[in-house]
Amino acid sequence: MLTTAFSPHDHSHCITTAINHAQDLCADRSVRLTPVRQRVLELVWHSHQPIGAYELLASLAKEGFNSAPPTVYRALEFLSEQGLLHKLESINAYVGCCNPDTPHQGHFLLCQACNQAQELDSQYITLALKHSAEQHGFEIQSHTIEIVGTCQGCLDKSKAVEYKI
Amino acid sequence: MLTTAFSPHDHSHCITTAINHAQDLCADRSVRLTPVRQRVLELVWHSHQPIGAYELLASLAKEGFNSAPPTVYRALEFLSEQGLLHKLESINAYVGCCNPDTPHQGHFLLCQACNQAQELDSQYITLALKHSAEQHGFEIQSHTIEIVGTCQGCLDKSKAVEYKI
DNA sequence: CATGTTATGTTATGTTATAACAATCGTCAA
DNA sequence: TTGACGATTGTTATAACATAACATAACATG
Repeated sequence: MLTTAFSPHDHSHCITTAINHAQDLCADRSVRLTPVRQRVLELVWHSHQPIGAYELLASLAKEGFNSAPPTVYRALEFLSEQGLLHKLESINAYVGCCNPDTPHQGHFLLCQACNQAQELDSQYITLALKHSAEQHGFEIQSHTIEIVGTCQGCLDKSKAVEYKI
Repeated sequence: MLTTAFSPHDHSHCITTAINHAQDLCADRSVRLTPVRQRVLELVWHSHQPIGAYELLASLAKEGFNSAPPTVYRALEFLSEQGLLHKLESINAYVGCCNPDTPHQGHFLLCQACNQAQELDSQYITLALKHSAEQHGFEIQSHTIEIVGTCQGCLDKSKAVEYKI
């Protein structure tokens, strides 16, 4: 079994790492990780679940940031362009990306029980997509791969309940 | 090369077939393909591109149907439950399903040039998803697989233009 | 320090989708 | 054949998600 977002872990460490990483990466690329942008990234990482734009906006408002929609959408756009987060199209929510150095679009496992998301970057899936596209003479530019279901931890919990009955 | 939505074809034939099929299928299942529901399905099929709920609503309004959003969303929900259409999450639009008999969620190729969609049901992709999910002890319930790019026909056209320069 | 560029503020609106409750239609048994 | 029930549709309102357009401010750099 691999380590995933679904497994228990020290999430504050994830956040710190992600933010430091983002700072370095933005410095390298000479783009500005401004206060709003950094704060949005922190909030996205701080949430254990994919988070929506308006929820982010509410948090920003509480903290004294400007709270009109364009503020958060601009930050999300910037972070997305820099590969620092991904949008989950099927639920209109955003998650931090663990591997922003190499541009990519991930494949996601979404648990409907705990509402957490795990990013994958499966070569099997990538190859299968390529293969299917080639069969149709189709040239791939981007993709949305979101798998909804139940994660290991939630399956274990529901089994535990079952046995106690 | 396979035959696809992208290839030229007699689309009115597609529509007729799809509607007849839907009528039979609803009769078999003892569910009601009411006038609005059938009209929405026809409109979805009539469009050569995935179509949005509010565009459907505008067409219904012109034809004297009730034109409040719940009308079209209810019809879409019904048709979706019966497997007669699919929603494309990444563009909030709907397409008819060619194979509504066996419940499934398709894999889609979306051409950004001609805005057409082609449904696939690739065993490669299905197996790759299963494999990745298993690696994480994840139980799949549903998925969203949408591949954006350029279809064969549009690639050919752009190449033709290139050569003429 | 002026000037262009990038980022943010602000107002308004567009787009997609659902909640909640009332009215109507279809069906089928008494 | 009617009345009772569930399914469907009508209606009003609003929630949830996202962008247009233009004004202002911050910044970097020649």
